[in-house]
Amino acid sequence: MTEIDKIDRKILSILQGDGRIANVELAERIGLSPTSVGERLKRLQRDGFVEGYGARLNPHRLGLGLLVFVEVLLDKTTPDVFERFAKAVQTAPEVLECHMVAGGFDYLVKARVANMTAYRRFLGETLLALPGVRETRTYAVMEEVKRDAPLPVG
Amino acid sequence: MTEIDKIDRKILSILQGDGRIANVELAERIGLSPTSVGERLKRLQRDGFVEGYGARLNPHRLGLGLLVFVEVLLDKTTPDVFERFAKAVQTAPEVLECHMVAGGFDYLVKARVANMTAYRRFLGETLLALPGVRETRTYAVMEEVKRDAPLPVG
DNA sequence: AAGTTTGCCTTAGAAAATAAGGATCAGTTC
DNA sequence: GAACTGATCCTTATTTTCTAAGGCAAACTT
Repeated sequence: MTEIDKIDRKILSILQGDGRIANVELAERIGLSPTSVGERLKRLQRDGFVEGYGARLNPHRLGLGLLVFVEVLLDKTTPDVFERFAKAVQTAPEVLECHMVAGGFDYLVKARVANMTAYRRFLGETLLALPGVRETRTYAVMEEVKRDAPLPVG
Repeated sequence: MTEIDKIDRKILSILQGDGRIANVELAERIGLSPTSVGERLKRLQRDGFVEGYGARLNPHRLGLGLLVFVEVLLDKTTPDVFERFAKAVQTAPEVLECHMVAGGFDYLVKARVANMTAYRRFLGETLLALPGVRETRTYAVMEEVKRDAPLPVG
């Protein structure tokens, strides 16, 4: 149930680039009948290779012009700081990603806001307001060289 | 052509969460006819709010178990290091994102690889092989607290 | 060797997308 | 104020797509 062959990979690859492609056209590109491709896709979804589908929106068009990365250091005196921080991060809509990392700091946060003013508010009212946050280092993105590339499945 | 109302935002929000939702069902949720919603969506795509659609794949299921962030410092002696680095990064399938940042380093790279062995190879053969790379700092992700959250459109 | 599973196919009925045409309303022009 | 224009929405009809059913062949099991 966890095996995956070349055809499956091709399906995933195409679907990653165009999640709304018609099954008929997908089947043509693959070289199988629509039914077969549909069955394969169903299996890929059932087995967790495909977690869902989503529209790719343009953040700048939506007024989210500023992308920032924030390194966060926690005050590890209380035992549940990590859980509380992780939980709070989930509810903040500005936070697109948050990862616990090994290295010089604890969390790396990726967030999108309208501009520096909005970031200033986000930093003060959301990030620094969290209990246990000892230090943050902000890196504002000047140029997005590569954005959300597809996973290498092929 | 760049205005966007509450209904548009709702469409985008739903579509970001489920890019494959049938237009009929989307229309029901919105409270309009399928045709109207279709016309709105077409406009949103034409005006660049929607850049495309994609399947969300599970990286772990695909054998990409290790997520890393790499801070890269460039040797700014030659004038075209930035362009050359940016170009090289585009062709590396392991690199999912790459951003030029303001702050203590030059680029922040997000990459997915199978494991530490694969990362070691990627670092040596791809990143450090690039001309002009002076220093790198690697941060391996231990826990993905929040992953690819939708943009706050609502 | 018979049975089972797997993967593929074709076909037909159900569902959805799309295109055409028309009604209504707000804002604009004469 | 009347007519025009454009935007937004609707219904309807045609085309396309999806989905479910059933069958065939190859591979793997017992």
